[in-house]
Amino acid sequence: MPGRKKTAEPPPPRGTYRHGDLRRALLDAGVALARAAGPDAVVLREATRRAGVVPNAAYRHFASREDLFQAVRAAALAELAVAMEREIARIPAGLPAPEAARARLRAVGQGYLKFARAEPGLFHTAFSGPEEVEGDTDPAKAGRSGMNPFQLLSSALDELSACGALPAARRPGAEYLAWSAVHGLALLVADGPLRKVTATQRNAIAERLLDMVEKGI
Amino acid sequence: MPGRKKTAEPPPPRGTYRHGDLRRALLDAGVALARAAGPDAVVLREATRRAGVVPNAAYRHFASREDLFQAVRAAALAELAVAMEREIARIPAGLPAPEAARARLRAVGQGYLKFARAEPGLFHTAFSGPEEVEGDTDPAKAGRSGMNPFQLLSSALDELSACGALPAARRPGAEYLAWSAVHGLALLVADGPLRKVTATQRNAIAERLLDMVEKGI
DNA sequence: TGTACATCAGTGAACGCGCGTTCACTGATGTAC
DNA sequence: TGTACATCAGTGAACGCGCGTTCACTGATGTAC
Repeated sequence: MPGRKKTAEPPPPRGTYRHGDLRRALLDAGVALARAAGPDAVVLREATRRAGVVPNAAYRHFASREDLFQAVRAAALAELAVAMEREIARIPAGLPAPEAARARLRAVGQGYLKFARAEPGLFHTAFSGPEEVEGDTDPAKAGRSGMNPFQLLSSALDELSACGALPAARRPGAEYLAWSAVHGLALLVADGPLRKVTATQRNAIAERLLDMVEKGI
Repeated sequence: MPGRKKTAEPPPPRGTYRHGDLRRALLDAGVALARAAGPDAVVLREATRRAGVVPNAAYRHFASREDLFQAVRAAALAELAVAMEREIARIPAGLPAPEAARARLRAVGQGYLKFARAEPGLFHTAFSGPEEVEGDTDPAKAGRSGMNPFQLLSSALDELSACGALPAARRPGAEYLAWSAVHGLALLVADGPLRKVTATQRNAIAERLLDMVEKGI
């Protein structure tokens, strides 16, 4: 039977005619949809339903479903950045420079992998459609540091290069090597053949992959 | 203006009441749709339109749209396998065993990357939805060698390990390291931020990534 | 070789669905006097 | 402090769209006698 309904709880009846912060409510609903079922689940009508509002009310706050979707996508990227920053924050202080830089690169990768595993729907949403991450400084896509995921990676590599742990000749383009490896594993682990492996095995392979990147970059 | 039509040429009028090989025609149409616009473009009604047949005629040959889709996906995997085999076939004969094994692993990776770049729609179709590639021996997903993409990778690693170029202790799970790196780059190059880089730059980064895998596996 | 009949591939018409989006509206708010 | 009015957030009703899928059918084929 197709078209089975989700029937989340009926929207909380609103006493006021004005909503208060409908834009926020729609965005939150969109994020919740993406979290639960990925980018295709970000459906304008469903977001309005969850906000307890008539479908076309969304057009006071978003120009189109695409506009809402891009806002959701930015939020997903920001959550990813925060997950990466969280791992960085766990690095013990006072490490010698090269160790600190290496630890930071690994933390960036671990944050990425953990996020993909914990939030596959948001992870796919963050990377759905063509990217233009490189020169994008939109703060809506950034973490608490003000950097987006790509910038966090770049700055980890800069640090590695600054302290001599990464030869200068190898620095340009190194983003793409590290990103490729980690992104690939993230997909295998989020949705792919590695999605039901135990946490121990997952950690082991993550460490091994990060070793490969560290050695081979 | 949403809902703009594609209007490919009107379906070739069929003289006969029977189609001849409708299953084949629907599958081919489905593959063409996937090739042009990825997995979501595999639409049952559009496939019947292209085959010059009424929509419900598809149900004589496929149980559902999902059934058709899985057949398309298998075809995409088979095309990928063929692309990988094509690269393997280019390896000069008579190389010493370890060089041959290394060349084979690189060829597997290059075939994968070239296919992702040349056929992004089919590439995404091949890997859409949860995979169970590991023990899958469905010949519809295999290339001319009878191996599917995962098996081609595995056998390249076996060879590498057999000739001593890959320590036995590192052999288990090595698939996932190599696959991650190559799959990640394939996505960056097919659709992602690297999609409009020159062929030269693309080759350079591919070689560099394969170096990383070879060294770090 | 010729005819009756079962098989089953493709037809015709119709469903219900949920989607994004448009239109003219109504009713609460906050500002100008 | 009190009232008229402009603003604009949310409403109500409706569109057209394309989709997957179901039903009872028709007409070509190939087999049994």
